[in-house]
Amino acid sequence: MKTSRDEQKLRTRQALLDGALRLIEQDHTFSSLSLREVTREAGVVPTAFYRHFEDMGEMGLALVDEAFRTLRELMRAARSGPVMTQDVIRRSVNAYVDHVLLNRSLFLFVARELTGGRKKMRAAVAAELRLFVTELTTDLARIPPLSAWTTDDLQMIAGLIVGVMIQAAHAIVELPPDRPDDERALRRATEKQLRLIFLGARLWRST
Amino acid sequence: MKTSRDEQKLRTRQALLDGALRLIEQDHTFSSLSLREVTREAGVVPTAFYRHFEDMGEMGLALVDEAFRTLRELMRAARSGPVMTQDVIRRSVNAYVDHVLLNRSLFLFVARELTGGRKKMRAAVAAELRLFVTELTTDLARIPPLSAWTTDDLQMIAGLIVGVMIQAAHAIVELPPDRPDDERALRRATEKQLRLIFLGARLWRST
DNA sequence: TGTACATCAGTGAACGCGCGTTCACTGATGTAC
DNA sequence: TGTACATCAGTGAACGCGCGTTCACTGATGTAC
Repeated sequence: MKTSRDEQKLRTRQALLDGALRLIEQDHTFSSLSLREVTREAGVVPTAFYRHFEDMGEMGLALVDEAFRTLRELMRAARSGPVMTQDVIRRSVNAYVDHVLLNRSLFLFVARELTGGRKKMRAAVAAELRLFVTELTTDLARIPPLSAWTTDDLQMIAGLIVGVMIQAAHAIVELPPDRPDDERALRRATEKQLRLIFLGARLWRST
Repeated sequence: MKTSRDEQKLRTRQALLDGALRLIEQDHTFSSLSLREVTREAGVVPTAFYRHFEDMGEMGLALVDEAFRTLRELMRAARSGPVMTQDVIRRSVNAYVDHVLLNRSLFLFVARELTGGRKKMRAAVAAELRLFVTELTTDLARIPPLSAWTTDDLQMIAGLIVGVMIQAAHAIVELPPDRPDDERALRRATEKQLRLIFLGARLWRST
């Protein structure tokens, strides 16, 4: 067969990525992870690493890809779903919080690398986020009361919304486990913040 | 005299802190800094470090203290200044951006440790920020239209404002040097985001 | 004021350790005929 | 289908390096009398 060896290779690659994420969940920063720690966690010999990545930097970029791929899937699903209803903000916040909780270690990784990584990693995460703001700007331009705004102002509000999402993601991954009240409070507060932003948008006069 | 030796000790201590900040400005994360790098940069022998800090963790906490001390001074000055005028948001944003630029390395440090540091460091930064949100909540409660709000809602809006400030600080320290246009755009966007939040607050019905 | 002693900030040698990377290797999987 | 050869994912030994920390030290500053 053609795939058996390739499949095995992919499985080892994923074991390395998963090993790194498992270590990140144990209060390690990706940047402070050693190649040897990762291979140890993945159950392979240190030199096997080089069959999959040139160095830890390249592995980090692979993790950035993986993280934003899952996030884009969520957004695509949201966009193709039913049109805006009255509860759109509450539903979106809940879907987002669920998603972050489900992919906790990936968001831990992204949250830390956005500010704490090396220049290359920060740049990769920042680029993905900028793409995200751009997409959101386009989406917002389709909402009737906002369609008359300048691009500048649309980007301003998109940045504000993404900021709330990042802040929420950070709070979610730092949530202590088994504190459902804290989680509920966080969902409510995030929902309120977004509602307040859209209220402000109603009074805004774009110039 | 009583102070000469003590003064020298304080000077060395400050040299260590300054050395660490200088390294942080050269794209190092504090958490990835080695004790030997810091002492080398400060011009002392590695073992001299122990005369001032138990370990790098304790030094990190000292830097957190220093960062928030300067920020509290700024806020105290703002509070004791003239009462709210029409341009209060623009003035506050400008004062804040100036302050962050003036203390660039300290804010670089805080921005990175907030998410990227070890548990103890993140906790220290988070505690300072929570204190900050509390103070801001009190300040906001004094503004007539907001004084009727629930504490919960006041905290929600305070959190939103602090979020914008953190996001702005992150953007400021990442600004490439000698790009006055980018800096001006950032000031304007931050000002607009805050204005939009206060517009939203006008329509908000606290329940 | 002068002397004898105490303090302690900073030194320099030494240690054991985990690191990233190199290299030649092995043996199972895949390919050509 | 069977055989002979090629590929290459993962191995294991070895290396030189910077690390945090220990220890006994030095000599200038500070204190007691």
